[in-house]
Amino acid sequence: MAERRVRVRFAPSPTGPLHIGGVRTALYNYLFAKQHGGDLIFRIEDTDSNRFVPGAEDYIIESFKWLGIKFDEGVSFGGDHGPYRQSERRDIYKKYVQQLLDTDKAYIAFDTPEELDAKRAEIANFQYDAQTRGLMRNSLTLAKEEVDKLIAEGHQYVVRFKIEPGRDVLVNDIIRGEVSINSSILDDKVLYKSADELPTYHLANIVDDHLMEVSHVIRGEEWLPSAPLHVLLYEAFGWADTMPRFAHLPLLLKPVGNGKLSKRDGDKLGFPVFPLEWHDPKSGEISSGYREKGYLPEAVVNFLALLGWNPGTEQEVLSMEELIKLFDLSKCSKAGAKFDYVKGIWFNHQYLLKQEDMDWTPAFDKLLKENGVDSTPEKEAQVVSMMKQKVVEYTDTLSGQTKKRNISFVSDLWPLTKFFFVAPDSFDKEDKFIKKNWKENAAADMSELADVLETVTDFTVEGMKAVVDVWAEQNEKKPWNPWRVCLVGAGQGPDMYELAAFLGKEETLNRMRYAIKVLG
RNA sequence: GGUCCCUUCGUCUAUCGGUUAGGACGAGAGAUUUUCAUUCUCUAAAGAGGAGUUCGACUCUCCUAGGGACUACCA
Repeated sequence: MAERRVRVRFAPSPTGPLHIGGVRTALYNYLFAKQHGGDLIFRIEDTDSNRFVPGAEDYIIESFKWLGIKFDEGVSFGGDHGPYRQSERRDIYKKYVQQLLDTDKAYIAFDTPEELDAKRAEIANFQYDAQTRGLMRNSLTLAKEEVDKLIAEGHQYVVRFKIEPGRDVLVNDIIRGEVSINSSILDDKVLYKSADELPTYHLANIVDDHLMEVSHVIRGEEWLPSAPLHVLLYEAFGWADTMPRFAHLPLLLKPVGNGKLSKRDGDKLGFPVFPLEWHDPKSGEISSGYREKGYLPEAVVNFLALLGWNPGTEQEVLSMEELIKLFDLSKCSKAGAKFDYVKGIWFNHQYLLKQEDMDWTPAFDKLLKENGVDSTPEKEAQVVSMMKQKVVEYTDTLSGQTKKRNISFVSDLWPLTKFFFVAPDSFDKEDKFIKKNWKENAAADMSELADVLETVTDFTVEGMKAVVDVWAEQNEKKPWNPWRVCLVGAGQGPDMYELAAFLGKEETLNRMRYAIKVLG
């Protein structure tokens, strides 16, 4: 077959926020398209009018914008294969449904949902197919006049695909190889419903993919069972020679327990399952998002890309450009991948450390505001004014000495840095560090050190060093850990001289005297 | 129940008949460090089970077991 332009699509249903599994599917489509210099299409599959959720479409678009996954055409992106919203393609589908009807590949069925339920209750494992369609009310069993009459009288009907039984249908899948299913186990799927004049997924999908010249269908494994139906549909339309190639991706599974990853697991286990925070318009329920949790889009992309695929090398930190270069559908794994969100945190850590020039000030500023308020209004005012003075300076300090810490999120900074802004006001005597370093003579030593510091006029690292190091050596003191107890209240923080210089003479001495008083 | 897909360390995975079965996350230990952390080093950890095919199987075939998906006038 001649080389076709690569055209792939991501076609979500706007029934809610975009699931992280959907994000990965879209990502793989994007990587594949870009690698081949092809197009990525964004199509909205809103053929179920009952499940429409306002805001979902915008949410999905914004998610991809954040993630850096760019579409070439589709809803909100333009293009000359539109419209890209299925609800706006009614007339197109009608035409093709009629074609199937005219060629005897489909038929009209009048059975109501209630009648179908009754049949299902009556016959075990009932399926609307070659075996049973003769028992039902459809254009195959009813006289033509009767059918016309029912339609004229306004009875609702559906169009069903007439599947010929006893045929092995082959699906050639890039990831799974050849999959064979016998057509006898397929049912006569509903292709179109007169009630809302809209097709169902299967029909709309095939018609759109054909008309939009889609070359590869890359989607989740949940579609594999219906792939034979789709193959049959291409054949029925006479489009078999331009049928897209299929690739069914393995599913994302729950990190613990069994089953595929679902909305619920996320917030239960403490990780988001959505790219962006989602406010459900009906229930008002809020689901957390990667963006709001402090993940960097690059990290999310990298993490997701490696869940079900890897380049076969030992490199794991990969930029979008590298992913595009290396991605290979045939190297995708076949088995579902447990969603190991702990590794996602590690990826964020990696990217956070890589952001040499990233301006952390806004995020950190927000963090301080969130955490700055805890006790009295006086203290609050003090902290706020201190933050204002220090925040810029602190950011510099940050890149110099604190950045290479075990930080996976900007929000991790707070517990690691609060002592820059807030003096310890209580000391946990059971704390391992305090217990070990605040011995009987600590108060006396600190008091002595405070006196020494009092004499320092040049309160800089060098200025203090010149005086304190001499004092420590002459008196055989090792004041650093007790000093740390005074200034930090825990076993953390930068070099003591740097910390003291940052805090300034007054604050340093205040904290020391306070600790001496409280700890004794 | 039926149909299809899948099965290597706890997790993500490499290996496309011949390897001491490799890497990463996580875990543990050690070194470095005035603290915490960083960094570095090291350790434990796997081919579901059973039959074949083959000189040789993690890799191919079959069976069993387990997991997953689908089974709507939803996508």
